[in-house]
Amino acid sequence: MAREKRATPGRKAAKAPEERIRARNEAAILKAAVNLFARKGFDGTRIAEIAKASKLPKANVYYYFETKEAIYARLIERLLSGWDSALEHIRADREPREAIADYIAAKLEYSRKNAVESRFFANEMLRGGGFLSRTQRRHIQDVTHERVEVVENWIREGKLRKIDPKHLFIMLWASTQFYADSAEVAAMTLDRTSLRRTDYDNARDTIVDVILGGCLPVAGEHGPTND
Amino acid sequence: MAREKRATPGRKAAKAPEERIRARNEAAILKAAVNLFARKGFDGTRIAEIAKASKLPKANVYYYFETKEAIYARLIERLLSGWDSALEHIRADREPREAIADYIAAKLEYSRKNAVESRFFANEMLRGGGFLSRTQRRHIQDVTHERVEVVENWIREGKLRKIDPKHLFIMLWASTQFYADSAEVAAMTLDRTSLRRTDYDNARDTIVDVILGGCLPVAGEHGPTND
DNA sequence: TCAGAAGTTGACTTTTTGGTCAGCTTTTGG
DNA sequence: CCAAAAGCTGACCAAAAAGTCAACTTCTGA
Repeated sequence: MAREKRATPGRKAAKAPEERIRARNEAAILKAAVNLFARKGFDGTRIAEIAKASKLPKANVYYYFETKEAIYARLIERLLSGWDSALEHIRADREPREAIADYIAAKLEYSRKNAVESRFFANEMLRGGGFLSRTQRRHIQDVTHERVEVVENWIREGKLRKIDPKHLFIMLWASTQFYADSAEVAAMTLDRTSLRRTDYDNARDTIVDVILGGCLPVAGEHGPTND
Repeated sequence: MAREKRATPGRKAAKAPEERIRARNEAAILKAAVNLFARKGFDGTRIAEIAKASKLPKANVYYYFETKEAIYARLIERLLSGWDSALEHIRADREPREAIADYIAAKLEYSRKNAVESRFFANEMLRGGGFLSRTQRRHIQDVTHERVEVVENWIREGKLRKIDPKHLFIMLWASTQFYADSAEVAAMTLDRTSLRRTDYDNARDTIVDVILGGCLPVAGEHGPTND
């Protein structure tokens, strides 16, 4: 899709980098692949399927990628570079209430817009995460630790109740990813055939409500003032 | 394994139903299969692998099961019969505090003891749940609805804050299943190579703490008195 | 004891899959 | 304009997978 005409009709027609054939076809292959990997996992996905889904002959897929592993590895790499983006909200200079609420909203929005990538990652986890390199594992750990410390600080400052930050993060990941990874169960629960925007909004409100209610100190107010 | 001698050396040697050859071999096949399906999904699992893992010749696997689908379907069926067991804790005649705490503990214990089954189910969800029959979907919906009503009643009675029960259940499922389905991420987060019992205990305490803190009314106390 | 039922299995066929390749067409830079 | 580089692909192959089967052994009830 989005086959645009050359923007510069001049003599040289310098094309944008993304318009180059290689970039375009690799993108098509990766897009098709992430969909299939997300559904069927690494072992269950056939190269021929990827070829068909990306509307390229199988041999052409091999022209761009050495092996199936190479495709998978590229996707893992791409995914991990965005792993921490939502976590940016958890910053020491912010108020936990807003920071956590923003994090939940961002993660849920990611689940909504990038359900495929989320499922792809979930599938890799089900496989045992064997495709993650030592470096990539460390990356996840480092980024997590960094934010765990922020939460620990909030607790020390009395801005949060004394709660194990690591398990709290797990709760947040799990609750937000569920709407992508197990969208069918979520939809069944909500009596839908598929999730709608309002479902995500309600999910966000509920998660924020419960998490903040369970984390913020028991002083005066405990949540948003709207009923 | 577990090749036992006949218990009754008498003339008739009436054997227990489970000792019958068919039962034993089917069990071996299903056990091997659920492990493989959990890791590699339906499409990624080879019959030969199942045969090897169950220490039977491939032809013997085909003797007991028509197709791979048949094995998978049997496992789905078996799994769903235990789907609601943890939900039994959510009963109208109980106090929400204990009921929810018990539910979380039970679900987490299931994740710990039956991680394989949990992953198998997660894999089926990633596939889109296409293997679930209409009846099975309805079963999930019905059971859920039943318990949603209990929670709604608690809310009406003022025993719980006004929170969307469906999304609450999703939070509970997600948070507890994560420790089975994404055990590797959980372990990474907790700086472990694999999860230990104490990790599950801490998970339970944290989840119970946060969920109850976020759900119970804001009156006097808000959680367990132990610090 | 013994005939039929149940269980076992190596070897086989067919189908699918990952991967290759030679020769073709298109694009590109000068 | 043109040669080289990049891109394309039908046809092919070897390996692996699914699935079959006939001959065999073991079990069971009468």
